[in-house]
Amino acid sequence: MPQTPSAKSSETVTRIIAAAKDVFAEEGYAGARVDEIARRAGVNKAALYYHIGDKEALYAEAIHDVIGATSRKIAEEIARIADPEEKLRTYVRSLTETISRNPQLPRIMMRELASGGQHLPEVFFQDIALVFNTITGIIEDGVRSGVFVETIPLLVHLMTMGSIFFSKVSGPLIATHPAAPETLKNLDPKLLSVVDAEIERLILRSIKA
Amino acid sequence: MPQTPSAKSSETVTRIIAAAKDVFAEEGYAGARVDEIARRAGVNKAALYYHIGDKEALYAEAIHDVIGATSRKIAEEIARIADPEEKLRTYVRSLTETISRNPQLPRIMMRELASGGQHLPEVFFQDIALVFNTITGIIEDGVRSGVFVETIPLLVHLMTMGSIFFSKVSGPLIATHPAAPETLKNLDPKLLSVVDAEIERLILRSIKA
DNA sequence: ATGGTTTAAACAACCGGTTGGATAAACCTG
DNA sequence: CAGGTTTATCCAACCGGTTGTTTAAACCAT
Repeated sequence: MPQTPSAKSSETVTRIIAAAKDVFAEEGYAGARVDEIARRAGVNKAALYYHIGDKEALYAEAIHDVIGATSRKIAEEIARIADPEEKLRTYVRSLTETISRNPQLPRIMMRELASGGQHLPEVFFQDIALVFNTITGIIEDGVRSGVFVETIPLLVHLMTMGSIFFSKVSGPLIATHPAAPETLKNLDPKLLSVVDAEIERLILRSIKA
Repeated sequence: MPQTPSAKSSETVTRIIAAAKDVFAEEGYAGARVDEIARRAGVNKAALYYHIGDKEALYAEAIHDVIGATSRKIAEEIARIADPEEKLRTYVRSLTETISRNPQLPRIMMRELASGGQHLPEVFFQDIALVFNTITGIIEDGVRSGVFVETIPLLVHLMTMGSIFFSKVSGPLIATHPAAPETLKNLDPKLLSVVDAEIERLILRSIKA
């Protein structure tokens, strides 16, 4: 069955970006090989350059795809709720759920934070600012209505992101890395499934009046 | 005045490792260039290979230098304290202080976490396990004596590390990155100076009974 | 056949690692 | 101590493989 050129091409683009997300998450910007991305996408390298452009453009596409929708979705889910405490719960849950569906997100973002954002496209900061403004609003609301203690909103955001990212990324490392000692390996595997709920609880406890 | 060969060489080695720490923190393992490290250390690349070995050995040295003493120092400082709450405070403060003196630590570690520990030498896991066992002991003590709520020690550790690392690494990024929007740039600069204390407060609040 | 798409092949820059000395201090040995 | 020899350190130049990017030709549906 023949495909229309545009449909075929857009499906190719999708495959390329999906492969790019994986490889960039695994290897980082410098470590990622354009050949490998093309190979995983099942396209010739020149086709990749034809559709997307150079490595930097490819990276921008991957980042936008990973982070773009996420922040809007979080802001949108929170807007439907009134109670500050429930808003904060939703914010944390929204983050954990999004990351579970996009496991490349923490890996790419942590590397970018570490590198000082060397390769970050501008749109990234708009996405981040949206989420940051959302959490700031939640906390300011909660402080006004007396359910949250006074604190630094940015720090709560960083603490939440840090907790989630670290837990998402450390679990696999501890479990799979050959050099990890037994003390770290013999952790109850069931822990990982309740970690998200526990993060939510701890974050809330930390700022609840 | 002539130097003894060993003194001269060890000073060169020190300079090489110092340069390696900086470059690896800035660029990551794959992004770091051995030529650049040699250039910053003021030595020829062949001298670097003569003293240290290949890129991997150089990375192992840098990581060991950054993380090695740290974990022992933390465990040691905590051992001198009896009260669980004060122990936890010391643990957090010890971490923030160490990182302030070793700004390469969070950047290198975050990248390693993101990459699944691809280049980590075995000694790294021993260091981490030491710190992890320490914090686990603190929390179990606190739970037994009723000052802390029941929780997942590993998660508290990850939350603490995540908060500190993210705050240390995000501040500079937001302040300096040209693409960062004004909403993020116009943060009260005084915030950054009190962030460490606020992290300590929030972490403690999150698990205090 | 025209234009969007794919490809194999080539290219040029880059980069980790090596080679074969050079330099000078340290160490012999008479 | 003098002169040769070893040893530690450092270097300029080079090598070979890798990698991002381009080229030009082929493909293929309309």
